[in-house]
Amino acid sequence: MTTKDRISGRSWAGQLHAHDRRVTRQRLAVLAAVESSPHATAEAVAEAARTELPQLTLQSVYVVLADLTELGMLRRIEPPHSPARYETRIGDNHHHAICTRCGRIEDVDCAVGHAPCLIPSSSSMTIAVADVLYQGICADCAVPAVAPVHPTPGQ
Amino acid sequence: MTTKDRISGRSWAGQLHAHDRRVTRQRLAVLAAVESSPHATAEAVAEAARTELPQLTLQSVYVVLADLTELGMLRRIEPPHSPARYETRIGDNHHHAICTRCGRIEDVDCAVGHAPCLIPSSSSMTIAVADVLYQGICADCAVPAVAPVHPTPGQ
DNA sequence: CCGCTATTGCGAATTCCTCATAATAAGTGA
DNA sequence: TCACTTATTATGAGGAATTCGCAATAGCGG
Repeated sequence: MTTKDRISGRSWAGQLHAHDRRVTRQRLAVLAAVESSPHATAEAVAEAARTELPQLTLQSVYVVLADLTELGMLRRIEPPHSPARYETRIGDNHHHAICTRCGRIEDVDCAVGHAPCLIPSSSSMTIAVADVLYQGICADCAVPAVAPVHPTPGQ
Repeated sequence: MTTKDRISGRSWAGQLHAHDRRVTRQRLAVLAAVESSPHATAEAVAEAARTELPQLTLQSVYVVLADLTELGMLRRIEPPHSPARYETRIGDNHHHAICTRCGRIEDVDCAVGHAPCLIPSSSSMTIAVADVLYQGICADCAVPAVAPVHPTPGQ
């Protein structure tokens, strides 16, 4: 019996087992890094994970992130003009708001609460998921009332 | 004098003027190419535009697309695992459905009809636009019950 | 028509991500 | 526990999409 009795760690190990994946230190470090810093880029995840596992390479992080995303243990967000970001919140059906000025990403709970939260009327597709991306100005960026470089008429 | 005399062409010249942009053949060719093939990638746009302007380079297309997108004359879509795509439909507030199997993109009219069509409840941001990305299986890909990897429409 | 300067063409560079292969380590049974 | 088998990681190269810097070109007002 090791010291890995932490609840979240056990849960992840169980999920990895359920997907026939080995429970490696790298995967756990990546999962912990993504959970501790939501919406982190692959590079940020690697940096965070290296506090536990200093020799972890960026390429390995990419491999692990891609694999875990495909398994459904992670969710991948691709904001415009930004590298992909990852998060562990996958059970609920929440969306994201990105500040077009500073690039910050916030979670936004879905009004409906289950996926897909919106059903398009005119489509020949069978919809599986509906991702909503809100774009706006966050509270911090809205404060300085001086010199908005790009006037964005709200409306 | 092919499509350039049409209302939309004239309108584009006017829009360019309104934004203090010169009305160049390249910009008109790019706009025409994007309109004639919606959801086209930058490379596809360049290819289409080269039927009118053979020496147009891909890099120039990128510059023009980025500029026109910033002006608001074009809309840029960034599907996961796919290069960016562009479209001229910007007046209405419509969304997109992408087939996760073949990658095809369809337009989906917004149920509400005006932007932003959804207001998040828990956010400190001032929302300007809400983009919805539906992911699912399109009609063509859903038909073949076997061999899901490569669609075999030959029959 | 002339000239100013925005725009394009061109080549290279950058960023983000993936592939190929060898080394490593996790899980398994004796 | 030990060796074995095979998934997983490290490493470096490679690739696709996009941007940058600078010189040549061409809109457009005078």
